[in-house]
Amino acid sequence: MAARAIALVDCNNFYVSCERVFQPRLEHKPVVVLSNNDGCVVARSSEVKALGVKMGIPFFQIQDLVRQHKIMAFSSNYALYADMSNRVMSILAQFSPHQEIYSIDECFLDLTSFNRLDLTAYGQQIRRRIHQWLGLPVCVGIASTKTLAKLANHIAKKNPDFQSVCNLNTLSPAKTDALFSRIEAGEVWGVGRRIRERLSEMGIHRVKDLRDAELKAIRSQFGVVLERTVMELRGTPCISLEEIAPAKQQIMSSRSFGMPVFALKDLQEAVSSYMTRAAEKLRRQHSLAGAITVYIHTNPHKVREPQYQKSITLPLVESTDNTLTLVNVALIGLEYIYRPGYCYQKAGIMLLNIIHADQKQPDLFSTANPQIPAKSRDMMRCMDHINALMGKNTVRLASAGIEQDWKARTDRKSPNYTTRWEELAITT
DNA sequence: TCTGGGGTCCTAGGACCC
DNA sequence: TCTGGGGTCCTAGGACCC
Repeated sequence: MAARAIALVDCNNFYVSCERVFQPRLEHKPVVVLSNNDGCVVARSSEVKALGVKMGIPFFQIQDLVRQHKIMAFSSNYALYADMSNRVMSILAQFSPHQEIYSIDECFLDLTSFNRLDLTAYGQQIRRRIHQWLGLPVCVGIASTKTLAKLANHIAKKNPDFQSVCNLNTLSPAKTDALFSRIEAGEVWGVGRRIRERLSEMGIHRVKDLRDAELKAIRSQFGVVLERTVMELRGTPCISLEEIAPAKQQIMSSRSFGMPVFALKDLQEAVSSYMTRAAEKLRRQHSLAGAITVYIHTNPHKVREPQYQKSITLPLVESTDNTLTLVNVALIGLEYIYRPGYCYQKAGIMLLNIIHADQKQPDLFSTANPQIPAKSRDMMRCMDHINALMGKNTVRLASAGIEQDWKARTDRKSPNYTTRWEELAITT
């Protein structure tokens, strides 16, 4: 019987590595990439990790380290990362017909049908090709379940002697046990901070402890999810490969502001432009939304300032994907929850009750001209087309504003090397 | 004094992930 | 001065039904 073989390919320090591809001077230097608004550290080079900088730490809290070690910091360049990610994924698709794109920098491949090959060598081939064609470093973990493949990838990253590829299927039980007794249970996919703490109280500290734990106790203490994780650690597949991404059940769009916002007008612009983005995503997956949520809040970290947070959910008479309708409803909701006098830090919207466009229930009592929906559908299609062709926001609603003073800061963003002609990388 | 049993649906909240 | 954004799944509890 052919053993199941699942590979997890994960790019190392993905955002940092993308920056380095186009700025080789960043190689071997401490580099971080920041979250929206340059708020938190979301990607760290190995040099920065070695300095003890934690994932997600507010950037202003590490200013001393930044100066001391000349850490170079970049705003997130999502256009660049998304484009590089697409390239990675299409290269990986050449290595297996069964691919699950798990996140922007991670991908599962089912290699079971290649089992007659030396899969460790195959993993090396994958790694070399991504590096040669794109300049990005990746690690490969191979095992019989997705949870074990994630763990194998972790092992490949942490142990240089594996040379970036770890195939658990070929290791002896003794070797596996030795590795699993060194790794913290919290490293396992599905074990977060809370569960790690509770496991620790039960005397379960390492991956090996978790794998060998009493299944019934895990089920009763933590539920079916962690039980599945333990099964997967034992090599019993419980989580299947999702080759086709299911349509999103909810779509959110929100941003913190780059400056203090007091006026309703600024909030209206922000909500309008967030809703525009969300509606584009909605149409891309051929869905309709049946309800929306709008929320606004002040900065919860500024405890001395008056705080206000409010959200409202509004059902729609008819499910829709029309930007104009969605924006109008969102603005009604916003006006309802807005209170003057507060310093707002963030606004956001959500699309809910999402259904496929084929499942639409028309409004029984609608008296509207049946021609109108068809016309506005054409208009949306036209808008999407122009914006895809000519660049984002070429055509947009006036309610999203022109100046957009509230927009997030991105002072440290690198050029869009791969997606704008004017910003193409030039070598001299 | 004594107060059924079983089922569905919805929502809120908690946990996790990258 | 400065603290991200976008998702999923599961469970418990309440409302409601017969």
